[in-house]
Amino acid sequence: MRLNEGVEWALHSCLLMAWVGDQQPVPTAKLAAAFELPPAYLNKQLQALARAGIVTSTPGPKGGFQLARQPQEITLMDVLSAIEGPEDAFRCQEIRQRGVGASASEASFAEPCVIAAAMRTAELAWRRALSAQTLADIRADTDRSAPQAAEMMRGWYATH
Amino acid sequence: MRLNEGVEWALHSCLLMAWVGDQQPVPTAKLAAAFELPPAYLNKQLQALARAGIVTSTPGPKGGFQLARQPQEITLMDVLSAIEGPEDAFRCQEIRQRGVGASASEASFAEPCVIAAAMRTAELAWRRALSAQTLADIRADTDRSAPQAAEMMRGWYATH
DNA sequence: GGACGGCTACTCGGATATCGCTTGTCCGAGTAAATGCGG
DNA sequence: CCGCATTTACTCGGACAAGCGATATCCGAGTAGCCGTCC
Repeated sequence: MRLNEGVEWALHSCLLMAWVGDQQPVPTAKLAAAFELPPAYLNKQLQALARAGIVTSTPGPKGGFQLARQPQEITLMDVLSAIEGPEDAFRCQEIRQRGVGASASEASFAEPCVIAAAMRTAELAWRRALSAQTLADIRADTDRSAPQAAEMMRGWYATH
Repeated sequence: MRLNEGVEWALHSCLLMAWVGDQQPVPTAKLAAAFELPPAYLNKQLQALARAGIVTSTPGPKGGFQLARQPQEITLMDVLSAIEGPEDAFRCQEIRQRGVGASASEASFAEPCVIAAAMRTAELAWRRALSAQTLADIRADTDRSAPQAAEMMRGWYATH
């Protein structure tokens, strides 16, 4: 199991947009240059964020992407769901109903698969932890552990 | 992000081995027949469980796999780690140090990446939830929600 | 000088290739049981 | 009838392909600003 690296790209991009502010859209080219990422592929990830309503896109010169909501209204879960899709990591294939179980009555499987339920419990814990953290939290933590980072990024952004 | 389906196979296989008991090894062929799975590929997953020390393998006739520990000593995390590998789902590529950050001093990155830390927090919640559930719990839950399942499986196993 | 029309350059957006990992299969090494033979 | 050597069949184990999704790239559609021209 491995998350798409687009998740990391999207999170850093959102943080950069939060730093720059929502007065102006940030084009894909600048986001890609800021982290040395392939611009076209990063654009693909940002499109996913736009489809999910996390960012808004404006075409044409001076266009780009900007956060659609306030940072405290954007959770890590939102971003992750936008990039990875809404489905669970563990997908029960109901193999209990195959083979030996194929001859059992349909009522035997009225209760959900216990294994799937257990995996879902863990996944809910993961999702809850992700939903509990917002982009504003990330920003605040960064200001605490690396106070110069935001200013450096803003300075670079203004001069390029 | 999607877990290998081998995870589901391995969990059901472990549950079956717990039902049958550790008096006798269960060959891959029977496990595969029980759930209509491709035998050779299932064998590959069981090998991973053996490497992780979750099951022991005995070759030759009457050979197969059996649980290496008591069910209450086998957590879902153990099985998942054996199949999926021990690495985190989110792998920080330190893209903060690329592009704009490349010119920053090395001391700027003494603190771990905040985004990676946030993702790790969520992942730890997931792992904790998985480690809290053992194969014995799964078995007990199944006895509660589908009491006939274990007996049906044992009956089928004895006659095939 | 001001306003309008056309042009240019820059943006997103989706269609299109390439790569790596998951999935799937195969055959060989080893072992325990079964079997046949000799005592 | 009993014990032993041989054969046999069955198991795991790792090496070898195929399929599919993630990764990466390219080109077209659309728009905002700019420039030249006309009034």
